[in-house]
Amino acid sequence: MYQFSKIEKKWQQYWEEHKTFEASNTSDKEKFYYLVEFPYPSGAGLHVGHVRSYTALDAMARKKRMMGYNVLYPIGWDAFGLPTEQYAIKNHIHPVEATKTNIKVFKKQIKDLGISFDWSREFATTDPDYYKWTQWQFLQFVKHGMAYKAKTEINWCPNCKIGLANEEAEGGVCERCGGPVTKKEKEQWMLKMKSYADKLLKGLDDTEFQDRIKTAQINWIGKSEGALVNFGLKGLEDQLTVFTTRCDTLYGVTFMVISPEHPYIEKYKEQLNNYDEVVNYRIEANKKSEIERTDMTKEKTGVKLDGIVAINPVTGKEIEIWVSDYVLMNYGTGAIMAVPAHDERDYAFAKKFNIPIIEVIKGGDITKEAYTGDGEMVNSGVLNGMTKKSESILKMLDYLEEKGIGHKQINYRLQDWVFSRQRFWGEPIPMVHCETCGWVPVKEEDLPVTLPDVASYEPTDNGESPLAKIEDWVNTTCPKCGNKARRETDTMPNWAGSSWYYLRYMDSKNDQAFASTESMKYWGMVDYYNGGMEHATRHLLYARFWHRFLYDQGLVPFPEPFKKRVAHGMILGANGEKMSKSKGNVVNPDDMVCEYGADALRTYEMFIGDYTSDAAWSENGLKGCKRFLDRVYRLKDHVTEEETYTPSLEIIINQTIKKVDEDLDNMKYNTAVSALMILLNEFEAQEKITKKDYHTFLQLLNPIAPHITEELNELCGYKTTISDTPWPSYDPNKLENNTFQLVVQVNGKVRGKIEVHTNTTKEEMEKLAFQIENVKTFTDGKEIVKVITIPKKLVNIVVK
RNA sequence: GCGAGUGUGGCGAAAUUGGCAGACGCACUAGACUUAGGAUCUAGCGCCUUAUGGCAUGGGGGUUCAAGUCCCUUCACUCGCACCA
Repeated sequence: MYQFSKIEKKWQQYWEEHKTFEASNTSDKEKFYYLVEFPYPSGAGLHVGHVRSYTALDAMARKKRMMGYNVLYPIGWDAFGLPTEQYAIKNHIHPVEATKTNIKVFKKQIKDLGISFDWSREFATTDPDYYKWTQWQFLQFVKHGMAYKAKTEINWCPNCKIGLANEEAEGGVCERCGGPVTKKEKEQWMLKMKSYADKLLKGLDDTEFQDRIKTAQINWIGKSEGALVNFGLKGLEDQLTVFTTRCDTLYGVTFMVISPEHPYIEKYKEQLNNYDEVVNYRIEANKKSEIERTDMTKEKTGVKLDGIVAINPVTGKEIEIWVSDYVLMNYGTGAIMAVPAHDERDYAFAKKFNIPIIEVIKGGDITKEAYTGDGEMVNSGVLNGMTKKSESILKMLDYLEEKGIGHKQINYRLQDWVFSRQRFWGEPIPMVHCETCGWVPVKEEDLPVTLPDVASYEPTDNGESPLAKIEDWVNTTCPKCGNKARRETDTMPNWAGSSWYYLRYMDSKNDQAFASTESMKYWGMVDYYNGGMEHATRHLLYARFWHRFLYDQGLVPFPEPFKKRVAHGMILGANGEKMSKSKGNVVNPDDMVCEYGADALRTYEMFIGDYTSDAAWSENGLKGCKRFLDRVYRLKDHVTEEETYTPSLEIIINQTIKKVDEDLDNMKYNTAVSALMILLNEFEAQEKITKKDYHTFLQLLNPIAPHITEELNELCGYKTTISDTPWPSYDPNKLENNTFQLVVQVNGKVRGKIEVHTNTTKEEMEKLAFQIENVKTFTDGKEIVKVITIPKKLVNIVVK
């Protein structure tokens, strides 16, 4: 047993005093930028999951520094957010205070772990010095026509009369009162993210994200190639345009469906004989929760438009138009052409409402189900006889363009970014509304627009932000004409501050710009960005979009922010379930540090299993790692003063250097720890080991367990700390013993093993193999069919 | 439904990419040292068998001298998206 708490404090203090981990912006060393998602400083304190990812990148960062790199490994706080606001409302504490307290706790917890963060660059998104630049960047979006106001729906609790964040409306139920959540229309700021869909898609080529993350992004962007087709409306000048990926089935269109929110319902109110019925249907659809509306198992519903009829542009036949909530207003054109014979949803709808079904592709049985595969085209005019979907689509596209009925179109699932939140604890949106000038941006020199310092931030009862009630703050003058005006009272979403924080770390004290061009040029892309899988789409896409926009304005010198993105697995409770207070399976890292020490906790979390997979907590496993460190400590009494490797240990030491070196680079921490355990076992089998043996071991273990290794290094009399020594290198000529174990198989089964010299020839190996007694018993009297010999490995004798 | 992934001892997991399955650790068993031990050390530990040996990587089939690894098929679970036209 060693006094880990004293030792750990000592070294943490040493690093702080010596500024060991502060990165320089003017180094001529090669740079490397490691980034972990900055935490939200909640009242719950640090999670053991944080320990896992922070330690993982810490180990890489410490190693890279020893390898001579100038490493940036920063930390900060993503501190705006709902929980703090709710806590503040409940306890009448200003969120600024609550945030300060929480950060203090987090900071201490992280420092206790000995993570090599560069604390000199620390900031919080809630610092006015920081959000000044978030606001400034928002103004750039406004300036370049990338921000606009539009009516969109928010989650609304009719009972509490407040707007709800998605997190407060999970499962379509209000978190406060438990009542059903509905939708309410509200004017909100939007960022034109959709216009960046293609850039975001192509930009992925410049990154090295894990495949599962790339795929998630590609799916989220949801590029789909198809066609816009115009359907005439009988007796009207107008047309109804649809988006389809299957224009080859156009001859099979027997009806059309528009979304309940489609503008034509209002536009052709006069023509509709059943307008009231249609509007009622829309109201009912809006009442439904998200869950209900998107439940695929539910039966299709809909109302036929009475009075408006469409014309199939290729057949000239009249077809019905229906309204149904299975068509979404925010995708495509909000209207579809329905081909019941070859689309499952249209089929279900046609069956329910007895609409004709026309087969245009052979291969299925349209009395039973929609057929979506390839087949011979029938009833399809110009396409008849064709058999391949892809070819008929191309032919139809030509035909449509020729006739002027439609054209090729690419569609994205990605939507514009709803940028307003009806919340107090967020960055104020720096816009002012003036009766005469409309929406006017706050002048850049007047930033930041700070949050008012008041003690009450109860939500309003009409869906507006609590800021709307603070008259002193809301009332201002128009930056353009000087007349009376009102501030925007909505705030930015949490995603805003986290969209560019990695740039701020490069130059966090700059008060002239969000970061200097020189510093951004020096640090460049984040080399390694670690975060949870839950952020693989939204946060990662928002940040990429934000960054790409800044790049397009010449404000940052490189187009993609992150080179590599890796996602850690979750640490689950001992029962294999997600840790939660209600399940009572939460492990507090403080308790573990207190009982076993930071080094043991760090080692255990690295050893727990594959870094990218989830792993269940086991305190016994942690104890095992503590034992490992205790043994490392006790080994110091068996160390001689010799400055060379013990000859018999040279091979295994070189092997271990190689293994740990490669494993740390590839985030295979569990096998790196295991390799060190194997080496320790080998050391313990010796009477004595040399100082050099021990020192190399300590260096290899240092990135994972930095405190104990520095302490032992010092106890051994070394004047230089491990963090200041170069990372050990291995001798490639000393990775192999001069003997190996020859495995002898008969018909693929192991029948004998012998230790032989590595320069044994193939012939000698075979000769030796046949001499083994047990091999003889399996080969005697049998016909030798063939012998397979793999040099330095095995001999397999095939007999009959 | 679509997409991604996982499946190996009692448990967490390894396996140089087709070459000894289960490294390393936990738990467990026996022993040693102890007044004592939740300390430490030694030995054992996939299943069946007294052993030579046989059987084992979710199930079934295939390729191969040789398969956890490659191919086909099937089952189970996890995650993401989800009426996206």
